[in-house]
Amino acid sequence: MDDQSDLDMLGRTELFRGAPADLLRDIQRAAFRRRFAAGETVIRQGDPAATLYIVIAGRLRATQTTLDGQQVIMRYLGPGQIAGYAVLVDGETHPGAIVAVDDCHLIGWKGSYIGDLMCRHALVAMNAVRLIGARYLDVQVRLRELSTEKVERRLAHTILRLVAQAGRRTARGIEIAFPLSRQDLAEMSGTTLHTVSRTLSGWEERGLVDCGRRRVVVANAPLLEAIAEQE
Amino acid sequence: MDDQSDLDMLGRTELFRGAPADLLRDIQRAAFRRRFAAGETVIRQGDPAATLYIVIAGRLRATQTTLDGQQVIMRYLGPGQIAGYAVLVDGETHPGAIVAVDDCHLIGWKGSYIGDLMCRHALVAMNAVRLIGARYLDVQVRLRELSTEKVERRLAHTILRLVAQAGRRTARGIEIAFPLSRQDLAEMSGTTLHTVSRTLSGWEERGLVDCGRRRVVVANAPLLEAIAEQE
DNA sequence: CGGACTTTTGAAGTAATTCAAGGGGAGTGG
DNA sequence: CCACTCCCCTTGAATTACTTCAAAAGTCCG
Repeated sequence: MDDQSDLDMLGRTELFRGAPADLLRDIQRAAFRRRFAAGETVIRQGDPAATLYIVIAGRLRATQTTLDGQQVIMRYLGPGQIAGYAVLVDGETHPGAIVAVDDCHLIGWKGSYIGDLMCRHALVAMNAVRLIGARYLDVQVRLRELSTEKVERRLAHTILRLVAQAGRRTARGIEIAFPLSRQDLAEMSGTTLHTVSRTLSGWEERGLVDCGRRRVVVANAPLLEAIAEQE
Repeated sequence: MDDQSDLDMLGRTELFRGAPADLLRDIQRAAFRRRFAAGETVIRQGDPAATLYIVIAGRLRATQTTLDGQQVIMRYLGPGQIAGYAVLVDGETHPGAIVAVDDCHLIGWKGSYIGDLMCRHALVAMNAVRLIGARYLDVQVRLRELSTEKVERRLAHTILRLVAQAGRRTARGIEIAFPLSRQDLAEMSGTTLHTVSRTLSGWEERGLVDCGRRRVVVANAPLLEAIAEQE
C-alpha cells in the first residue's frame, strides 16, 4: 500500500495507462479509497453520475434492472477496470447498478476531477475512448450472439468469456475465480436458471465442466469452444 | 455546397460540435467527398480501419454478419453521424459492414488525420467519448430488451426508436423516412421476417400502423408505446 | 409483361419457458 | 456438534412462443 506501488498500479489501469509519473502523482492525490464487502452496492441504478471508481482488488458486477424487476448482467469488473463510466461520457445518471461480488478494494474520484483531467490531458480522453470502444464492441458481440444463437451456444460463449477474463488454473481445469450462480449465468446469456442448470448437467456428464454451488470449472476448454463455434 | 455552409454543417456533427472556426476550416481542408448509390457498400466487415466518414445526406446501415451468414443490424446512421468508429478507438479492422440504404453523400478523412486531431484537441476526443458512450448505452438497452422481452414488445421498441431518429410527419401518421423491409426489422429485433410480418399484420388490423413494401408508418404512436411498455 | 424481390399466411415442429416439487450445502445458533 | 434454515440447484412435466417449412400472392421496375 505504499505510494510507489500505488503509482505503478494506476499506471497500468485502462484509464491512466501511459500517463507520465507526475500526472499519476496528481491523480493519486485526488483519489480516495473505499472498501466494500461481498454483496454491498457500490452504485445504484439511476444515481447521479458523480463518482468514478477503479477496482484495485476484488470483483464487481454491473447490472441493469427493468421496471418489472428482471435483471441483466452487463459485465463483471476486475482489477484495473473502471466502474461508473457514465462519468466519462458525462451522463446525468448511472444507467445500471454496481455490486461487489467479492470483498473489494476500490479507489475513486469526484466526477468533476475526471472531467477536468480529460479536458487537460488528451491521453486520458483517448484512453477513455478506447475503453468505452472496447465495451461497445463487447456488447455488440453479445447482441449478435443473443440474436442468432441458441441457448447452449450462447452459454458456452458466456463461460469462455468469463474464463478469458477471470480464469485460474487448478487441478481440475480452469476455474472462474469468483462466485457465480446459475441465475447469474442465465442473466448473462439471456435465458433462465433452469435451462442453465440442465445444460451444465449435460456438459458435466460429458466431462466438459465441473460445477458446484456458485462455482464453475472448465475441464475441457477445446470442446467447449467447439460448442461455441457450433461444429 | 459553398464553404461556409459546409463549415456550419461540420460544426453541428456529433464529432466536431463546439470546435472553433479555424479548426473546422483545417478539418474541412483535410476532408474528401464521396457519393454512394443506394445498396453500395461503404465499408466491408473486416476491412482495415483506415477511413472515417461523416454522413452529410442519406442513410447508412451498419451490420455484422456471422460466419454462417446471419446478419444483425447494429444501427442506422443519418446526417451528422459518423461511420467507421473503429478509427476512433484505434481498432485494427472494422467490426461490421456499412451499406448505403439511400443515395448518400459522405465526407471522409484518413484515420491517421483523425487520430492526430484527437491527440491535439481534447474537445474532439471528448466528443468521441460521448458519441461512443451514447452508442454503448443504446446497444445495452437493446441487449436488455432482447434478454427480457417477447418479440412483439421488442418490435415495438425497435420501431419507436426508428421513429425517434428518422420519423417524418405525414397525413397517415409518422413515417420512417427510409426504405425498411420486414427482414430489416427482423434483423434489428432478433426474430424472423415471418414473425415481423404477422405482428405488423396484427397491428395493421388494429389501426396501429400502416405498412407497405419496405415502408412503415406509425398511425397510433401512443398505443404502440403502450405495447412497448407492456401495459 | 416478365422476372425478381418482398410480403403474407397456413401448418408443423421445437427449443426453451413456466410450473411444480424436492434435494442438498453452507453457515448459524442453540 | 447437531439441527435448523436459507439459498442454490436439479429434474420432470406441461405449455407456449416462436421458428421452420411451404406455397402463393403482391408489387415494383425495366
